Amino acid sequence: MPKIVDADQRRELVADAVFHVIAERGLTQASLRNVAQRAGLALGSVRHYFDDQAELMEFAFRVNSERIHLRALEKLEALEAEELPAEREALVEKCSGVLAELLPLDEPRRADAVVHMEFMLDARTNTLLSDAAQDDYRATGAVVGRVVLQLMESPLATKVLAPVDEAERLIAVLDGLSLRMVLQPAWSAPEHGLATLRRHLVDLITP
Amino acid sequence: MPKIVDADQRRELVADAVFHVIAERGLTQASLRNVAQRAGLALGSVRHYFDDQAELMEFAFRVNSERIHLRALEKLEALEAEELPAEREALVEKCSGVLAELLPLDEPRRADAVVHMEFMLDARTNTLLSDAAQDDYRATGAVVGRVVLQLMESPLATKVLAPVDEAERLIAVLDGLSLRMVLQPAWSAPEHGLATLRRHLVDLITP
DNA sequence: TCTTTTTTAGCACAGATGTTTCACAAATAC
DNA sequence: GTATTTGTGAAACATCTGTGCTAAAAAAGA
Repeated sequence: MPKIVDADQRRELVADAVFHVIAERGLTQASLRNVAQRAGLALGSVRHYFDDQAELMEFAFRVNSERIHLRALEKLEALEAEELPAEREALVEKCSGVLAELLPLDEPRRADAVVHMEFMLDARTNTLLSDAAQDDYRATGAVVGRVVLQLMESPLATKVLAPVDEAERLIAVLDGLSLRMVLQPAWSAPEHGLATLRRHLVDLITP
Repeated sequence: MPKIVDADQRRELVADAVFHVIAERGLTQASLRNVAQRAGLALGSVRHYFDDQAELMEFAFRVNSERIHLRALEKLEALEAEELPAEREALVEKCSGVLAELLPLDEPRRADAVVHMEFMLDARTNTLLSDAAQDDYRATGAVVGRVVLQLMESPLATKVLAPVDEAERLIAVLDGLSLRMVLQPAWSAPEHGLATLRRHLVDLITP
Protein backbone atom coordinates (compact mmCIF):
# COMPACT_ATOMS: atom_id res chain seq x y z
CA MET A 1 0.00 0.00 0.00
CA PRO A 2 2.37 2.70 1.11
CA LYS A 3 5.65 4.04 -0.06
CA ILE A 4 8.22 1.81 1.59
CA VAL A 5 10.78 3.60 3.67
CA ASP A 6 12.61 1.88 6.47
CA ALA A 7 11.44 3.97 9.40
CA ASP A 8 14.18 2.87 11.81
CA GLN A 9 16.86 3.64 9.27
CA ARG A 10 15.28 7.02 8.70
CA ARG A 11 15.25 7.77 12.41
CA GLU A 12 18.94 6.94 12.66
CA LEU A 13 19.65 9.17 9.70
CA VAL A 14 17.93 12.04 11.48
CA ALA A 15 19.80 11.21 14.68
CA ASP A 16 23.05 11.41 12.75
CA ALA A 17 22.07 14.86 11.58
CA VAL A 18 21.47 15.79 15.21
CA PHE A 19 24.99 14.63 16.06
CA HIS A 20 26.52 16.67 13.28
CA VAL A 21 24.68 19.83 14.26
CA ILE A 22 25.58 19.43 17.93
CA ALA A 23 29.23 18.66 17.17
CA GLU A 24 29.56 21.64 14.88
CA ARG A 25 27.32 24.24 16.50
CA GLY A 26 26.25 23.00 19.91
CA LEU A 27 23.07 21.61 21.36
CA THR A 28 21.32 24.99 21.34
CA GLN A 29 21.47 25.00 17.55
CA ALA A 30 19.93 21.54 17.26
CA SER A 31 16.52 22.87 16.29
CA LEU A 32 14.16 20.84 14.17
CA ARG A 33 14.78 23.09 11.21
CA ASN A 34 18.57 22.94 11.45
CA VAL A 35 18.48 19.18 11.91
CA ALA A 36 16.13 18.72 8.99
CA GLN A 37 18.34 20.82 6.75
CA ARG A 38 21.45 18.89 7.82
CA ALA A 39 19.63 15.63 7.10
CA GLY A 40 18.50 16.87 3.72
CA LEU A 41 14.86 16.55 4.70
CA ALA A 42 11.96 18.91 5.11
CA LEU A 43 10.76 19.95 8.52
CA GLY A 44 7.58 18.01 8.04
CA SER A 45 9.49 14.84 7.20
CA VAL A 46 11.44 14.96 10.42
CA ARG A 47 8.27 15.50 12.35
CA HIS A 48 6.75 12.52 10.59
CA TYR A 49 9.25 10.19 12.28
CA PHE A 50 9.33 12.01 15.60
CA ASP A 51 6.11 13.36 17.09
CA ASP A 52 8.02 15.64 19.41
CA GLN A 53 11.29 17.41 19.57
CA ALA A 54 11.58 15.73 22.96
CA GLU A 55 11.23 12.32 21.35
CA LEU A 56 13.91 13.14 18.81
CA MET A 57 16.31 14.35 21.44
CA GLU A 58 15.85 11.38 23.72
CA PHE A 59 16.25 9.03 20.77
CA ALA A 60 19.43 10.75 19.66
CA PHE A 61 20.77 10.73 23.21
CA ARG A 62 20.16 6.99 23.57
CA VAL A 63 21.70 6.19 20.18
CA ASN A 64 24.78 8.18 21.12
CA SER A 65 25.09 6.58 24.53
CA GLU A 66 24.60 3.07 23.21
CA ARG A 67 27.03 3.59 20.38
CA ILE A 68 29.77 4.59 22.80
CA HIS A 69 29.13 1.84 25.31
CA LEU A 70 28.67 -0.90 22.73
CA ARG A 71 32.07 -0.08 21.30
CA ALA A 72 33.64 -0.42 24.73
CA LEU A 73 31.62 -3.54 25.58
CA GLU A 74 32.82 -5.33 22.46
CA LYS A 75 36.44 -4.87 23.42
CA LEU A 76 35.66 -5.62 27.05
CA GLU A 77 34.06 -8.95 26.28
CA ALA A 78 36.98 -9.90 24.10
CA LEU A 79 39.22 -9.07 27.04
CA GLU A 80 37.15 -11.11 29.49
CA ALA A 81 36.96 -14.07 27.13
CA GLU A 82 40.65 -14.64 26.59
CA GLU A 83 43.36 -15.29 29.14
CA LEU A 84 44.63 -12.27 31.01
CA PRO A 85 47.99 -11.12 29.69
CA ALA A 86 50.91 -12.16 31.83
CA GLU A 87 52.86 -9.01 31.05
CA ARG A 88 52.04 -5.84 32.93
CA GLU A 89 52.40 -3.80 29.78
CA ALA A 90 50.07 -6.00 27.77
CA LEU A 91 47.44 -5.97 30.51
CA VAL A 92 47.45 -2.19 30.71
CA GLU A 93 47.33 -2.04 26.94
CA LYS A 94 44.25 -4.26 26.82
CA CYS A 95 42.41 -2.37 29.55
CA SER A 96 43.27 1.06 28.20
CA GLY A 97 42.07 -0.20 24.82
CA VAL A 98 38.64 -0.82 26.30
CA LEU A 99 38.45 2.50 28.11
CA ALA A 100 39.88 4.41 25.16
CA GLU A 101 36.58 3.81 23.42
CA LEU A 102 35.13 6.30 25.91
CA LEU A 103 37.68 8.97 24.99
CA PRO A 104 37.68 11.36 22.01
CA LEU A 105 40.81 9.94 20.42
CA ASP A 106 39.83 10.39 16.78
CA GLU A 107 37.27 12.39 14.85
CA PRO A 108 34.28 10.02 15.12
CA ARG A 109 34.88 9.39 18.81
CA ARG A 110 35.41 13.10 19.31
CA ALA A 111 32.02 13.86 17.84
CA ASP A 112 30.47 11.18 20.02
CA ALA A 113 32.10 12.58 23.12
CA VAL A 114 31.01 16.12 22.36
CA VAL A 115 27.43 15.08 21.79
CA HIS A 116 27.53 12.96 24.91
CA MET A 117 28.74 15.85 27.05
CA GLU A 118 26.14 18.24 25.74
CA PHE A 119 23.33 15.78 26.34
CA MET A 120 24.49 14.89 29.83
CA LEU A 121 24.73 18.51 30.85
CA ASP A 122 21.37 19.26 29.33
CA ALA A 123 19.81 16.33 31.16
CA ARG A 124 20.53 18.15 34.42
CA THR A 125 17.73 20.61 33.77
CA ASN A 126 15.79 18.76 31.07
CA THR A 127 13.72 16.19 32.88
CA LEU A 128 12.78 14.56 29.59
CA LEU A 129 16.37 13.33 29.27
CA SER A 130 16.96 12.28 32.86
CA ASP A 131 15.93 8.65 32.33
CA ALA A 132 18.34 8.28 29.44
CA ALA A 133 21.05 9.91 31.55
CA GLN A 134 20.45 7.42 34.34
CA ASP A 135 20.84 4.54 31.92
CA ASP A 136 24.03 6.10 30.64
CA TYR A 137 25.48 6.36 34.15
CA ARG A 138 24.74 2.73 34.78
CA ALA A 139 26.31 1.71 31.47
CA THR A 140 29.63 3.48 32.00
CA GLY A 141 29.68 2.37 35.62
CA ALA A 142 29.33 -1.22 34.45
CA VAL A 143 32.07 -0.96 31.84
CA VAL A 144 34.57 0.75 34.12
CA GLY A 145 33.69 -1.52 37.02
CA ARG A 146 34.32 -4.62 34.96
CA VAL A 147 37.66 -3.27 33.76
CA VAL A 148 38.72 -2.66 37.35
CA LEU A 149 37.71 -6.21 38.24
CA GLN A 150 39.85 -7.52 35.39
CA LEU A 151 42.78 -5.56 36.71
CA MET A 152 42.27 -6.93 40.21
CA GLU A 153 41.96 -10.52 39.03
CA SER A 154 45.34 -10.38 37.42
CA PRO A 155 48.17 -11.77 39.56
CA LEU A 156 50.13 -8.75 38.35
CA ALA A 157 48.05 -6.54 40.62
CA THR A 158 50.25 -6.39 43.66
CA LYS A 159 48.17 -3.72 45.29
CA VAL A 160 44.94 -4.54 47.11
CA LEU A 161 42.28 -2.33 45.60
CA ALA A 162 38.88 -1.21 46.79
CA PRO A 163 37.03 -1.84 43.54
CA VAL A 164 34.20 0.61 44.05
CA ASP A 165 36.52 3.42 45.08
CA GLU A 166 38.94 2.81 42.26
CA ALA A 167 36.14 2.57 39.73
CA GLU A 168 34.88 5.92 40.89
CA ARG A 169 38.30 7.49 40.61
CA LEU A 170 38.82 5.92 37.20
CA ILE A 171 35.47 7.25 36.01
CA ALA A 172 36.55 10.69 37.19
CA VAL A 173 39.82 10.41 35.27
CA LEU A 174 37.97 9.35 32.14
CA ASP A 175 35.34 12.06 32.41
CA GLY A 176 37.94 14.69 33.16
CA LEU A 177 40.20 13.65 30.30
CA SER A 178 37.27 13.51 27.94
CA LEU A 179 36.13 16.96 28.97
CA ARG A 180 39.57 18.48 28.55
CA MET A 181 40.17 16.81 25.21
CA VAL A 182 36.81 17.97 23.93
CA LEU A 183 37.06 21.55 25.14
CA GLN A 184 40.76 22.15 24.75
CA PRO A 185 42.04 19.92 21.97
CA ALA A 186 45.01 22.20 21.45
CA TRP A 187 46.36 21.45 24.92
CA SER A 188 45.07 17.92 25.26
CA ALA A 189 46.06 15.93 22.22
CA PRO A 190 44.77 12.37 21.78
CA GLU A 191 48.12 10.67 22.46
CA HIS A 192 48.53 12.85 25.52
CA GLY A 193 45.18 11.83 26.98
CA LEU A 194 45.75 8.19 26.20
CA ALA A 195 49.15 8.34 27.89
CA THR A 196 47.58 9.81 31.01
CA LEU A 197 45.02 7.02 31.09
CA ARG A 198 47.76 4.41 30.72
CA ARG A 199 49.78 5.94 33.53
CA HIS A 200 46.78 5.86 35.77
CA LEU A 201 46.17 2.19 35.05
CA VAL A 202 49.82 1.37 35.68
CA ASP A 203 49.58 3.17 38.99
CA LEU A 204 46.59 1.07 39.90
CA ILE A 205 48.39 -2.24 39.66
CA THR A 206 51.93 -1.27 40.67
CA PRO A 207 52.45 -0.34 44.28
CA MET B 1 23.31 65.57 38.82
CA PRO B 2 22.22 62.03 38.26
CA LYS B 3 20.67 59.39 40.34
CA ILE B 4 23.63 57.72 41.98
CA VAL B 5 23.88 54.01 41.38
CA ASP B 6 27.10 52.09 41.73
CA ALA B 7 27.42 50.69 38.24
CA ASP B 8 29.92 47.98 39.13
CA GLN B 9 27.76 46.79 41.97
CA ARG B 10 24.82 46.74 39.63
CA ARG B 11 26.68 44.66 37.10
CA GLU B 12 27.58 42.11 39.75
CA LEU B 13 23.97 41.98 40.83
CA VAL B 14 22.94 41.18 37.30
CA ALA B 15 25.71 38.59 37.05
CA ASP B 16 24.37 36.96 40.20
CA ALA B 17 20.98 36.74 38.56
CA VAL B 18 22.64 35.03 35.60
CA PHE B 19 24.15 32.48 37.97
CA HIS B 20 20.82 31.76 39.59
CA VAL B 21 19.04 31.28 36.29
CA ILE B 22 21.77 29.00 34.94
CA ALA B 23 21.94 26.96 38.13
CA GLU B 24 18.20 26.49 38.21
CA ARG B 25 17.26 26.25 34.56
CA GLY B 26 20.42 25.97 32.49
CA LEU B 27 22.33 28.31 30.22
CA THR B 28 19.73 28.15 27.45
CA GLN B 29 17.24 29.85 29.75
CA ALA B 30 19.61 32.68 30.61
CA SER B 31 17.91 35.16 28.30
CA LEU B 32 18.01 38.86 29.00
CA ARG B 33 14.38 38.81 30.02
CA ASN B 34 14.73 35.89 32.43
CA VAL B 35 17.86 37.39 33.93
CA ALA B 36 16.25 40.78 34.35
CA GLN B 37 13.24 39.26 36.06
CA ARG B 38 15.47 37.22 38.39
CA ALA B 39 17.41 40.37 39.23
CA GLY B 40 14.22 42.33 39.87
CA LEU B 41 15.02 44.75 37.08
CA ALA B 42 13.44 45.76 33.83
CA LEU B 43 14.86 44.56 30.54
CA GLY B 44 15.90 48.09 29.71
CA SER B 45 17.82 48.39 32.97
CA VAL B 46 19.90 45.32 32.28
CA ARG B 47 20.66 46.59 28.83
CA HIS B 48 21.73 49.90 30.30
CA TYR B 49 24.64 48.23 32.07
CA PHE B 50 25.45 45.76 29.31
CA ASP B 51 25.34 46.86 25.69
CA ASP B 52 25.18 43.31 24.47
CA GLN B 53 24.02 39.96 25.61
CA ALA B 54 27.51 38.84 24.66
CA GLU B 55 29.02 41.39 27.01
CA LEU B 56 26.82 40.21 29.87
CA MET B 57 27.69 36.59 29.31
CA GLU B 58 31.43 37.16 29.11
CA PHE B 59 31.27 39.31 32.24
CA ALA B 60 29.32 36.66 34.13
CA PHE B 61 31.70 33.97 32.95
CA ARG B 62 34.73 35.89 34.15
CA VAL B 63 33.15 36.72 37.50
CA ASN B 64 32.33 33.06 38.01
CA SER B 65 35.79 31.88 37.00
CA GLU B 66 37.56 34.45 39.15
CA ARG B 67 35.37 33.74 42.14
CA ILE B 68 36.27 30.05 42.02
CA HIS B 69 39.97 30.54 41.47
CA LEU B 70 40.34 33.35 44.00
CA ARG B 71 38.88 31.12 46.69
CA ALA B 72 41.42 28.42 45.86
CA LEU B 73 44.28 30.91 45.54
CA GLU B 74 43.62 32.31 49.02
CA LYS B 75 43.99 28.91 50.60
CA LEU B 76 46.91 28.07 48.34
CA GLU B 77 48.88 31.14 49.34
CA ALA B 78 48.24 30.41 52.99
CA LEU B 79 49.61 26.92 52.36
CA GLU B 80 52.67 28.21 50.55
CA ALA B 81 53.38 30.80 53.25
CA GLU B 82 53.56 28.52 56.25
CA GLU B 83 55.79 25.52 56.81
CA LEU B 84 54.75 22.33 55.12
CA PRO B 85 53.10 19.91 57.54
CA ALA B 86 55.37 17.11 58.71
CA GLU B 87 52.53 14.61 58.92
CA ARG B 88 51.36 12.95 55.76
CA GLU B 89 47.75 13.28 56.82
CA ALA B 90 48.03 16.98 57.54
CA LEU B 91 49.72 17.64 54.20
CA VAL B 92 47.01 15.87 52.28
CA GLU B 93 44.42 17.70 54.32
CA LYS B 94 45.93 21.06 53.43
CA CYS B 95 46.25 20.31 49.74
CA SER B 96 42.81 18.82 49.43
CA GLY B 97 41.52 21.90 51.22
CA VAL B 98 42.86 24.05 48.41
CA LEU B 99 41.53 21.85 45.62
CA ALA B 100 38.20 21.34 47.35
CA GLU B 101 37.43 24.94 46.50
CA LEU B 102 37.15 23.75 42.90
CA LEU B 103 34.58 21.08 43.80
CA PRO B 104 30.82 21.48 44.37
CA LEU B 105 30.93 20.50 48.04
CA ASP B 106 28.19 22.80 49.29
CA GLU B 107 25.35 24.78 47.79
CA PRO B 108 27.25 27.95 46.81
CA ARG B 109 30.15 26.00 45.38
CA ARG B 110 27.69 23.70 43.63
CA ALA B 111 26.07 26.64 41.90
CA ASP B 112 29.50 27.96 40.92
CA ALA B 113 30.50 24.60 39.50
CA VAL B 114 27.29 24.23 37.51
CA VAL B 115 27.63 27.68 36.02
CA HIS B 116 31.28 27.02 35.29
CA MET B 117 30.51 23.80 33.43
CA GLU B 118 27.80 25.37 31.34
CA PHE B 119 29.99 28.28 30.35
CA MET B 120 32.97 26.10 29.51
CA LEU B 121 30.92 23.83 27.32
CA ASP B 122 29.27 26.78 25.64
CA ALA B 123 32.65 28.36 24.97
CA ARG B 124 33.43 25.43 22.68
CA THR B 125 31.08 26.78 20.02
CA ASN B 126 30.66 30.37 21.21
CA THR B 127 33.74 32.20 20.06
CA LEU B 128 32.80 35.22 22.14
CA LEU B 129 33.60 33.21 25.26
CA SER B 130 36.76 31.50 24.07
CA ASP B 131 39.13 34.11 25.48
CA ALA B 132 37.57 33.86 28.91
CA ALA B 133 37.78 30.08 28.66
CA GLN B 134 41.48 30.28 27.84
CA ASP B 135 42.08 32.43 30.91
CA ASP B 136 40.13 29.94 32.97
CA TYR B 137 42.26 27.04 31.76
CA ARG B 138 45.40 28.89 32.67
CA ALA B 139 44.06 29.74 36.11
CA THR B 140 43.15 26.21 37.12
CA GLY B 141 46.34 24.92 35.58
CA ALA B 142 48.29 27.32 37.77
CA VAL B 143 46.45 26.41 40.96
CA VAL B 144 46.71 22.66 40.44
CA GLY B 145 50.29 22.93 39.28
CA ARG B 146 51.31 24.81 42.40
CA VAL B 147 49.59 22.27 44.62
CA VAL B 148 51.51 19.46 42.92
CA LEU B 149 54.73 21.37 43.46
CA GLN B 150 53.91 21.73 47.15
CA LEU B 151 53.38 17.99 47.36
CA MET B 152 56.70 17.31 45.64
CA GLU B 153 58.61 19.71 47.86
CA SER B 154 57.55 17.86 50.96
CA PRO B 155 60.05 15.30 52.22
CA LEU B 156 57.04 13.06 52.74
CA ALA B 157 56.81 12.56 49.01
CA THR B 158 58.75 9.35 48.62
CA LYS B 159 57.76 8.97 45.01
CA VAL B 160 59.46 10.89 42.23
CA LEU B 161 56.75 12.65 40.32
CA ALA B 162 56.60 14.13 36.86
CA PRO B 163 54.92 17.39 37.83
CA VAL B 164 53.30 18.20 34.51
CA ASP B 165 51.91 14.70 34.05
CA GLU B 166 50.59 14.50 37.57
CA ALA B 167 49.05 17.95 37.33
CA GLU B 168 47.24 16.85 34.20
CA ARG B 169 45.95 13.72 35.85
CA LEU B 170 44.92 15.67 38.93
CA ILE B 171 43.05 18.18 36.78
CA ALA B 172 41.25 15.28 35.13
CA VAL B 173 40.29 13.86 38.53
CA LEU B 174 39.00 17.25 39.66
CA ASP B 175 37.06 17.91 36.46
CA GLY B 176 35.61 14.41 36.45
CA LEU B 177 34.59 14.54 40.10
CA SER B 178 33.09 17.97 39.62
CA LEU B 179 31.13 16.81 36.60
CA ARG B 180 29.79 13.74 38.36
CA MET B 181 28.86 15.63 41.52
CA VAL B 182 27.07 18.27 39.49
CA LEU B 183 25.17 15.91 37.23
CA GLN B 184 24.53 13.04 39.57
CA PRO B 185 24.43 14.41 43.12
CA ALA B 186 22.44 11.39 44.26
CA TRP B 187 25.31 9.03 43.49
CA SER B 188 28.18 11.41 44.17
CA ALA B 189 27.71 12.99 47.55
CA PRO B 190 30.08 15.76 48.67
CA GLU B 191 31.90 13.65 51.28
CA HIS B 192 32.26 10.92 48.72
CA GLY B 193 33.91 13.19 46.18
CA LEU B 194 36.17 14.74 48.78
CA ALA B 195 37.24 11.29 49.94
CA THR B 196 38.13 10.32 46.38
CA LEU B 197 40.23 13.46 46.01
CA ARG B 198 42.03 12.72 49.28
CA ARG B 199 42.76 9.17 48.24
CA HIS B 200 44.22 10.37 44.99
CA LEU B 201 46.51 12.81 46.80
CA VAL B 202 47.61 10.11 49.21
CA ASP B 203 48.43 7.88 46.25
CA LEU B 204 50.54 10.63 44.79
CA ILE B 205 52.94 10.85 47.72
CA THR B 206 52.95 7.25 48.96
CA PRO B 207 54.56 4.69 46.72
C1' DT C 1 12.22 75.83 41.07
C1' DC C 2 14.43 74.58 37.05
C1' DT C 3 17.99 72.04 34.54
C1' DT C 4 20.80 68.26 33.59
C1' DT C 5 22.17 63.60 33.61
C1' DT C 6 21.52 58.99 34.87
C1' DT C 7 18.48 55.34 35.46
C1' DT C 8 14.31 52.88 34.48
C1' DA C 9 10.54 51.28 31.83
C1' DG C 10 8.20 50.06 27.81
C1' DC C 11 7.05 49.50 22.98
C1' DA C 12 8.05 47.69 18.45
C1' DC C 13 10.49 45.13 15.14
C1' DA C 14 12.75 41.20 12.85
C1' DG C 15 14.18 36.64 13.42
C1' DA C 16 13.93 31.93 15.18
C1' DT C 17 11.52 28.10 17.37
C1' DG C 18 7.97 24.24 18.29
C1' DT C 19 3.72 22.92 16.84
C1' DT C 20 -0.68 22.44 14.21
C1' DT C 21 -2.86 21.82 10.05
C1' DC C 22 -3.54 20.78 5.50
C1' DA C 23 -2.61 19.58 0.75
C1' DC C 24 0.13 16.93 -2.36
C1' DA C 25 3.22 12.97 -4.04
C1' DA C 26 4.41 8.27 -4.16
C1' DA C 27 4.10 3.53 -3.99
C1' DT C 28 1.71 -0.75 -3.16
C1' DA C 29 -2.61 -3.76 -3.17
C1' DC C 30 -6.82 -4.68 -5.30
C1' DG D 1 -6.32 1.65 -13.54
C1' DT D 2 -7.86 2.85 -8.93
C1' DA D 3 -7.85 3.24 -4.09
C1' DT D 4 -5.49 3.51 0.05
C1' DT D 5 -1.87 4.10 3.01
C1' DT D 6 2.47 6.35 3.87
C1' DG D 7 5.72 9.91 3.10
C1' DT D 8 6.73 14.84 1.95
C1' DG D 9 6.37 19.67 1.82
C1' DA D 10 4.72 24.12 3.07
C1' DA D 11 2.00 27.56 5.12
C1' DA D 12 0.33 29.61 9.43
C1' DC D 13 0.32 30.49 14.43
C1' DA D 14 1.79 31.62 18.98
C1' DT D 15 5.77 32.24 21.63
C1' DC D 16 10.28 33.71 22.77
C1' DT D 17 14.56 35.92 21.57
C1' DG D 18 17.93 40.15 21.01
C1' DT D 19 17.98 44.80 19.81
C1' DG D 20 16.75 49.70 18.58
C1' DC D 21 14.27 53.49 19.95
C1' DT D 22 11.58 56.59 22.81
C1' DA D 23 9.75 58.51 26.86
C1' DA D 24 9.10 58.83 31.72
C1' DA D 25 11.15 58.99 36.39
C1' DA D 26 14.65 60.09 39.71
C1' DA D 27 18.27 62.45 41.80
C1' DA D 28 21.71 66.09 42.17
C1' DG D 29 23.24 70.61 40.90
C1' DA D 30 22.01 75.68 39.66
